[in-house]
Amino acid sequence: MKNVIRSVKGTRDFYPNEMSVRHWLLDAMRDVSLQFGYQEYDGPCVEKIDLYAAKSGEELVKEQSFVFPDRGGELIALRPELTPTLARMIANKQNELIYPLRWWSFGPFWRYERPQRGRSREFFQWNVDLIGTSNVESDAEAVAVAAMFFERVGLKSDKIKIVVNNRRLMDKSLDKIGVPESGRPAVFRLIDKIDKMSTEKWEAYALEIGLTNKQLEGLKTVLSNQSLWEESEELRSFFKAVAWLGVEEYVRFEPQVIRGLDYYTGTVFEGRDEARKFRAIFGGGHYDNLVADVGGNPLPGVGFAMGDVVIQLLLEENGCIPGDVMNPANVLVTVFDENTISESYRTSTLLREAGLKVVTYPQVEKLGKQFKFADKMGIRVVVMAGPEELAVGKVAIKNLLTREQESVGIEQAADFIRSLLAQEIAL
RNA sequence: GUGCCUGUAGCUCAAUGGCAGAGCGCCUCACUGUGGAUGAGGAGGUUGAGGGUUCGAAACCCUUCAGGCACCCCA
Repeated sequence: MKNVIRSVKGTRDFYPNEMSVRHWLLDAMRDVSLQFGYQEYDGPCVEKIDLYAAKSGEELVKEQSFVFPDRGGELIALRPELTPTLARMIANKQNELIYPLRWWSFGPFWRYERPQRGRSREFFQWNVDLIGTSNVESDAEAVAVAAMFFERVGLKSDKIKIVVNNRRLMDKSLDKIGVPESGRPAVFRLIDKIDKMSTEKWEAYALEIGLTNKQLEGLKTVLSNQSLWEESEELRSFFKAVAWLGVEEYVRFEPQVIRGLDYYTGTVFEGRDEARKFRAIFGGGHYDNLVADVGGNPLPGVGFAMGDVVIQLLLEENGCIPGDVMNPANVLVTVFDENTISESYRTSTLLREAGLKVVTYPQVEKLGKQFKFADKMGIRVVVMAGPEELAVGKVAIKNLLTREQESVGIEQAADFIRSLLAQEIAL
C-alpha cells in the first residue's frame, strides 16, 4: 500500500462491484431514454477551449476545466459538460437532421474542483436534450423523462422532487420591483443563496449588492409566493402538460430555483432530495440560442444533465440498488475429483447453452470451500456432478437460499434451475 | 482556488509523549460429498508519505498527499 502509485485526485476506481452498479444505473437511464424515443449519441471527450468560451458560464471554463496545450500549442479542454458539444454537432449538420430531435448520452466528464461528497473531478453524466421546439410541453417532457427515471429506480415522489421555475417569469417579477437588467446576474446569485444563508446574512448581502430596502421587500414577497407561477402563461401550460404526462406528483413550482448556467432562457428545473441532504441531483432548462453561439442558426431546445455521483449516494441511502446486480452468475458447477472434472465442464457448457450464467469451479477442492465461494459470490444455485450422480445420469442441484437439494436428470437440469431462480425472484 | 477538520490491520475504531490493540472480516482446522452457526488456532502494521523536536513520537512542529465540512461553483 505504501509504494503503490496513487490514483489522480478526485478520480474513482470502478472495481467489479462498483462497475455493476454503474451499469445498472446506465441501464435505467437508457431504458427511460428509449421509452421516450430518444436516440443515443456521443461526442469527443476533448474539445477546443473556444467551444466553451462561446458560452457555458465564465467560471466553468476558466476555473473549473482541465485545460492544456496540445503539442501544436492549441488549448484543449477535457469536456466539463456536453451541451456545447451537442450544439456544435447540431450546427455541423443543421440542415440534414430531423427535428424535433431527441438525443441522449452517458459518458465521462471532468471538472477541476475540490472533491467533496457528491462531487469528484471525474464523473459520469446522463444528458437528455429535445431540440427544435420551443413550446413548454417539450420542457414538461424533459422533466417527465427525469421523473420516469426516478420512478424506475425506485425513488418515489416522497423522496425526491423536481422543482421548477421560469427565468422569464423571474425577469418580469424583477422588472416589477424595479431591479434593472444590469443587476440581474447578481440578484439571481442572491436568489440562489437564500437557502444557504441565515435571513439576516442574506438580507445584508442583498443590500450589499445594491438592492434598496423596498426592492428587498419586493424580492422577499416574490420568493415566498408559491402561486407566482399562475402569473406565467408558460408555467400554467407547463404544469398542465406535466399532468398529462402523469408525473405531477414529482413536480412543483419553486420561485427560488434559478440555475447557474447562463444559457437557460425559459423554464429551469432541478432535482432535489426531499431531505435536502444532498446537492442538486440534476439540473436543466430551456434554451433559445445555444446553437447560434457556435455558429449555427438559432434553434430552441430543452435539456438536462444528471451526474452519477449524487444520484448514487441517494440511491444507496434509500436502499434502491438491488443486491443482486453485483452477482456475476446464477449457477456454480462444482468439481469433485480429477476423474469427473471433464463432466463438470460438460455440464457447465450444457447449462450455458440453455441460457444460464454458469461458473465452473476451476480446480479440485473440498466441496465446503466451493460452496463458500458460491455463497460469497452471491451465486444461489450449486450443481454437483459427482460419481454417484453421474452413474445414474443425474446431477445434484442445491438451492443455497432454501438449503434444499435434489437429484435431477442432466437433460432436465436447466429447466429445474430456471424454476428455482424464478422462485427467488418471486420471493 | 480559500478556510477548517481528519488520516492507525481489508473495514470500523482504541491507545490522552513510554511494549501498536480490539471488534468485524480473512486463512487453517474440528468437517475425506455440502455454504451462513459454534469452537480452537493463525496471518495481517514503515500508524498516508517525507522531514524535525525528544532519551523516547501514532500522538508535538513543518512540508506534502488524500479524504471530508463550509465557501466558490455545479452533476
